[in-house]
Amino acid sequence: MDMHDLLINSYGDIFESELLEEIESIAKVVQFKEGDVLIDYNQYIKTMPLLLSGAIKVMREDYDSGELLLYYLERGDTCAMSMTCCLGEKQSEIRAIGEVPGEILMIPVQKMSEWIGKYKSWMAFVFESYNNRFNELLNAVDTIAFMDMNDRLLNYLFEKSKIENSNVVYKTHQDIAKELNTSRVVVSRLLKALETEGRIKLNRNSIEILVK
Amino acid sequence: MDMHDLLINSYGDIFESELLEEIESIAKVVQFKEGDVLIDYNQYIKTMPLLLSGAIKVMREDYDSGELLLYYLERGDTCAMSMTCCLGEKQSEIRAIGEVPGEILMIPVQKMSEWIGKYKSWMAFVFESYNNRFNELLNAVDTIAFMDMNDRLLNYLFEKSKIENSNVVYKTHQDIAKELNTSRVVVSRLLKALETEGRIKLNRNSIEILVK
DNA sequence: GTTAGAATGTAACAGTTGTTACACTATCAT
DNA sequence: ATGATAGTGTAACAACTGTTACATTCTAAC
Repeated sequence: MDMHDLLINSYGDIFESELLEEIESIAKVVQFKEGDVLIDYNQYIKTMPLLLSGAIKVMREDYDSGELLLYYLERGDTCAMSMTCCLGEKQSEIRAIGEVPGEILMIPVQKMSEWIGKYKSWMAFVFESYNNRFNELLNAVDTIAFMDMNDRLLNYLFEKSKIENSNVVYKTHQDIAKELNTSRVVVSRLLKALETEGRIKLNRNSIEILVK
Repeated sequence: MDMHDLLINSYGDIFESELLEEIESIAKVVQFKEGDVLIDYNQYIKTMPLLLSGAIKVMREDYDSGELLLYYLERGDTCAMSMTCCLGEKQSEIRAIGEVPGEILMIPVQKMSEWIGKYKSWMAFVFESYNNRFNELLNAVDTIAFMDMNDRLLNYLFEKSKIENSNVVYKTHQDIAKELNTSRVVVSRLLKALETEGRIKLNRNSIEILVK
């Protein structure tokens, strides 16, 4: 699929045609792979990314060691931190890493703010995005504050399954432990119990979800 | 202090004078006490509050029972949820409760969005607010994800001390337990240990912070 | 003063999560 | 085939948090 089709596909319904044309003439398409670090802590960001395909995971890091998955970005999403950084002169508080390979559109800072005054649909999109990210952060809070590790693990598997669009999750126990900020042994223990209950099937490097 | 002075005090530096005049002619001042529920879950919000004085705590509730303090709003702050609700037709995901008595300016929805196109300073304020709330939520995530209960408790005491501008925190163990989503016994136990270490002094209905 | 209720102190125990240690298996490069 | 490495299984234990139960103290209302 070329850029035009991807753009129409993800943003055709929400942006007016002049804006779509302007985006197409200005934005650069960047491909990313799994594991690519798209934004890192303390980084200044000069372009705003619009996700065309694939998925990006947004992580938060502790001051010394821990790390935690906050949420995934998917087609049609953008990163709240980028908007913030573009509008102010702020450093990123999060890390964004490719999870499912895909493509992003990079919008230069000046355009980002210029369009807010120029296109109603762009302004609405920016606010809508802030709102969505805010609510996703609230969800992350709910998860870590109110769920035990078993439910967080299940929740993780379901979320990951959703963005992969598959019942098989290709992750090692160690990977999962890192994203949930726990230890590998704990993950293995809980997964094994879930397998015994018949809810999942464990394989080397992958987990199949049997019952949702 | 009358409304004019309060307004100049908190927002005089960031808003242009025409906007300040317009706010003064349109906004209503509302006094709130400790415990007043200013915004509740699932509520539709039709006015945007600007905090002139006092402090407001923002809480998140679990589907069944738990509750958790996310952050405090202080002078010059506004509520991200209100902005969201005003711009879209969304319901509140949080509860806002008066913590330190004070006053808020209520801005009608229409003005809120009208001003975004009309005043650069207002737009900047709205984005800045979104950004601040987002970062405060990230802080809340850090706290619950990476700190143990003892550090969360200390952190709570310091934050509360800050908004009260006093080393004495007037809260019962039960109050604190509720805001940290834990149990009273746990709070009492940890507080007693902190007292033994000489970091705080316990009294009925209040806690004095000795060492920060 | 008596009494009811709220706030606090504390013990004992249960459940969850984190840590250490080690065994075993699969995979890959040589 | 051999060895190295990564991934997984599991036990034993430690640490932290949550629960139940009950005693004590303080305060306000009568």
